[in-house]
Amino acid sequence: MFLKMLACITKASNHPGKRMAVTLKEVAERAGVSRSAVSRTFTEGASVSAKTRAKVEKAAKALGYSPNAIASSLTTGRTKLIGLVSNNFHNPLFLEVVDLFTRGLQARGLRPLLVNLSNETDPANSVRMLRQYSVDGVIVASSTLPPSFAEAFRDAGVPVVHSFGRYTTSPHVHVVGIDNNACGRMAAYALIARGHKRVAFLGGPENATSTQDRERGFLDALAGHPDISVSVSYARAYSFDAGRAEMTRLLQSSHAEAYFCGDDVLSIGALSAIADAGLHVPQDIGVIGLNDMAMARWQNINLTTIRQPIAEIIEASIELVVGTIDRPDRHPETRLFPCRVIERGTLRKPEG
Amino acid sequence: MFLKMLACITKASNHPGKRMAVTLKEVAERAGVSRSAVSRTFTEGASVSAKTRAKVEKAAKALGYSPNAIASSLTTGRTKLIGLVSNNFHNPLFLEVVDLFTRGLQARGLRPLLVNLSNETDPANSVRMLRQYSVDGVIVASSTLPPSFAEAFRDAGVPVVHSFGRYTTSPHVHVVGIDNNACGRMAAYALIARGHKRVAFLGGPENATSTQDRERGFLDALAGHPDISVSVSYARAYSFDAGRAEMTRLLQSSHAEAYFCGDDVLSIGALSAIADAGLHVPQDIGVIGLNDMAMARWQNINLTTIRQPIAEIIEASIELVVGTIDRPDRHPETRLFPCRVIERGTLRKPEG
DNA sequence: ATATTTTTTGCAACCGGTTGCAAAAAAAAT
DNA sequence: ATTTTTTTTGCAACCGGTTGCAAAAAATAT
Repeated sequence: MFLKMLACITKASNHPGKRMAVTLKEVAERAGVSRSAVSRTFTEGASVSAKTRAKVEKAAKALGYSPNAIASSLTTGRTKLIGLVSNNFHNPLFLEVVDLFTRGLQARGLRPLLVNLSNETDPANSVRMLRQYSVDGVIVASSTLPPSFAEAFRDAGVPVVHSFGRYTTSPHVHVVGIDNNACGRMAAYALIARGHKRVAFLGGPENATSTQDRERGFLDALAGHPDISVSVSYARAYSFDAGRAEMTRLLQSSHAEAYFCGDDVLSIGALSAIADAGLHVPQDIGVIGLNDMAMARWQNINLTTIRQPIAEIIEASIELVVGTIDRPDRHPETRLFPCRVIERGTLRKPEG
Repeated sequence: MFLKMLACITKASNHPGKRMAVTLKEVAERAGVSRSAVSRTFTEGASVSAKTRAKVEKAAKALGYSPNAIASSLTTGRTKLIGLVSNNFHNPLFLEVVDLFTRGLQARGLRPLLVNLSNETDPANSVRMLRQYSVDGVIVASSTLPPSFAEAFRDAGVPVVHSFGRYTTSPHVHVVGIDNNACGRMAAYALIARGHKRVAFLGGPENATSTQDRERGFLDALAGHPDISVSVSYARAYSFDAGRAEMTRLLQSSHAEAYFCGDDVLSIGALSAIADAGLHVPQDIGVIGLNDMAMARWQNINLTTIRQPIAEIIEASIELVVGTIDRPDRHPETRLFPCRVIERGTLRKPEG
């Protein structure tokens, strides 16, 4: 009895090393049943008697069998693969995003197939590639790509959601994110509340939708305050270096009292320029960022910023993409999550 | 003529939206050739006459066909999928790692299937999952997991390389990374050269192989210097908070003159604790990190650190994994890349 | 022109699974 | 014990491709 168990274990642990890929057929033969029976044993909710299931499971265990997801996808039409497409691989926030996406997808039995766009903005290659792999759905995670990028997937018949994307009134694809416009306004109000009279927007790249929208909102909110002067400039990327470079440039002429920066990493670059110029934050210059990435609360940074609820955004994105897989004709939806100012040390206290 | 073109375009652009997945068969029928002919047209180096190739390509274009990689993998035995497994999703360095891996793999026509281990240390689930997807190979990117983790893949017959893994004299899997031991010694020499007499290692988690090895090297190098006192402590993770917490604790008693921190992010946490204690770097305390992640050279951090050449490590890892896919019996190799000290502002100049 | 060699082509089997269907077995009803 | 109903089972076709093989076609040699 003990010997038998031992033999069994030995055999089992030998097998995988030697022989690649145990197949359904081998299990069927060993268990003395049809291939269908084996298939059914491993298919949720299929009809198998307890007796055959036992035989099959025993044989499968002995052989170290686990069903080939690729092969089964051929008939079921589901690969459980989700394309995760982004061009954001240099922003620390994106690491948090990847972490949450992978965990969220895994929790639902889905696998992320990662696509790094680098600087590519044409969706054609990604679409072709992800269709070749028959992904069940695609998540485009980018605050810079235009809606047309995600739409290319929809046009190819692939369920898609654009996370961190631009809100449009008549969306053609699901969009989950924040109202960048509203965030711009929120930043403006924050600066107004602090009595700043010369404020500025230090944006990301001018062609990033998020920068465009945040600027719009910022300016709109300030339009009703003619006593406040506003200026606008752009960093060449959402990056530390770009933020630092732009702020360094700004400090050479007469600068504003407070800056709304396009995002956190830009803010941190700006802060470093400010420190190097011998100015103090928030006394001499105020800075408010956007994102609230993990690093923003590091004590040596301590950035006042607008929090974007990325965990919720990502949850909703996943939910929406799986929803669309189940019902491909589902109407495109826009889900925007509210943001809020996180008070830290780079903006002085509101007046009064 | 123009009308014909137009009609053609319209048809083509209509198709993808409506109908999922154009198949080989449909192309074959439209082109009036056998399915084999179509298959061969899309297979590198297969025998097709110019005439049929033209017919097939025309039909394929019209239908918007592109071959199904999943289906073909069934017969070719190659999915071109590479599992990228890690537990490192909170270290900013890892974003750079993911960026380089995805780009490197994509450049070779391979697709990264990302697996986030979170805190899981048992390889069983990852192995099963990645085998179900028939990945061609696996890259385990972790400086904390033991060799046995990657070995589980090899035991399952999956080509694997452990990037950033521990060096062993008789490796059972490919290991690419750095000599952590040597790095520990390098750090020690750097501190010795600066004339520090009380030095310390502020490690990462005690069970991380990288921390164990760096400590070993550090202590070994200092063993020959009885005039220098050494102490050792551990942060509970490779994270800002952990580094800060541990340094805060250390500063409560009499602290060392210079610290070799387990990695950069730990160093940054430590630096923030030092700053908050009103001490100055490098005058009052010196810090040297390890990794040289992008952030280390930010001017507001300006960390003296030991550079780990991650681009080379990743290139080599990819090369090794594809090499093993081609020759599965390839002997396990260890490739260690040299590191070097990057002088910045957190360690005073060497003496003399 | 015919014979020989080379290239191209389609047939059919296969990769590793799933699934509709009808027959067989088991369970429930009579 | 027989009939009816329900469950389980295997057959065979299929998913979307690839590939060995032999026949057909084209190219080259005689």
